[in-house]
Amino acid sequence: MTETVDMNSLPPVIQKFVLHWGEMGRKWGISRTVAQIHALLYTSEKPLHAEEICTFLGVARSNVSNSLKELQNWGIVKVVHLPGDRRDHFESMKDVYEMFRAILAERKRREVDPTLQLLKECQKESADDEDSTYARTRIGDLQDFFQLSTDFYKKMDKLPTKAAAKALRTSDRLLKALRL
Amino acid sequence: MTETVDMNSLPPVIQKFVLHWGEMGRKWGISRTVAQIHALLYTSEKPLHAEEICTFLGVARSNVSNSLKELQNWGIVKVVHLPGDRRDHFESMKDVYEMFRAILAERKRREVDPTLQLLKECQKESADDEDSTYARTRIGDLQDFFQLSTDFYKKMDKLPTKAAAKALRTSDRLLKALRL
DNA sequence: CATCCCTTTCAGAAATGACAGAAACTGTTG
DNA sequence: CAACAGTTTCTGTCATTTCTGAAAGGGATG
Repeated sequence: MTETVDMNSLPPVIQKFVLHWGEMGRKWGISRTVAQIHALLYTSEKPLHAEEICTFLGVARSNVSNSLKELQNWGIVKVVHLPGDRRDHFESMKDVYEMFRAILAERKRREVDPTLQLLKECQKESADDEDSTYARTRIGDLQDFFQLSTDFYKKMDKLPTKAAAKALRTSDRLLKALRL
Repeated sequence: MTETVDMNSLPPVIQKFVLHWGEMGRKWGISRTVAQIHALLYTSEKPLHAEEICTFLGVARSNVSNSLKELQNWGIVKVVHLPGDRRDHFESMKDVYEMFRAILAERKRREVDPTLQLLKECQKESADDEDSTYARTRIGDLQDFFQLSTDFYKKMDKLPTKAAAKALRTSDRLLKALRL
């Protein structure tokens, strides 16, 4: 590491937030650097290039490159080109609802969908095994739950963000619907 | 490991499910063993004692002990005592909705609450730092989102499971509420 | 109150995942 | 097409987490 600048060149709030977000991400199975870069971009008014991110966070160039790619896979970071600068600049999505929606979508794709498929397989393959009648029931319940969540997610996904956000804000309406 | 029995003594469905659940847990920041034990107990008709779990999964006794404690912290596994047997037996919650609700509650407590607190701190501490005006706005948005989620969660939590489950099942009603 | 059975704690070992640095690659510009 | 700026891939190293095995702890029973 031959860094010239480090995180201390950032305002204290951002430092604090970036650090926490890193640890947070970790607990949800996201690498620290990925989460930190996201936090940095999210709180940055202008897009940053990879080198800047390196010096701010004090991590290797390659690490930044891979993490940025991951964030792009999540769909919450985009490449931007600034006039007169050949370097890629990166910018985070800023709308919190859109952001969480994107994350949800990707987690669903990566984790829920494969699980649902596996549960279905389990059901099929054990169909005539009498030793696993109980287990099959339990797995069926789980499958129903995941299927329901998926269906619900799909419908939700079609809702415009603004509407969903508003609904969440005035969640009493939603709860009225839930009461019956 | 001087195990006498192993996972092969379980029906294939359960093996498959336990293995997948383990990997799944992992991606969500839960240790493989913890998730596997949960899967095992969830699909088991009768409560199991620690030794049984050891042999089924082929892991160390202490690992099982710690993992069981963790599952109890999550509130999804309970100790049961069988007449004529001094050993603790363990049983998973079986209702899928209740289970996910419990997990949600614990994740909120462990991760959302501390984050919300940190975001508030960030806001306070940077109140008169002009360099971080933009960041403060972003962090404010995030705080609003987390606060909303928390409020919504609290209300939801009061709903009886059955009602929530039914509402989810007939989610069209819910979506109607969301449309406005 | 000594024994037995079971559980938990703890310190070190093993596995895993994250990361650095170098090398390879890509595309742009004079 | 050579030089260059920037990005990505790859391999080995390091940090962290998970797990093991041994030892200590707890509490019921004769």
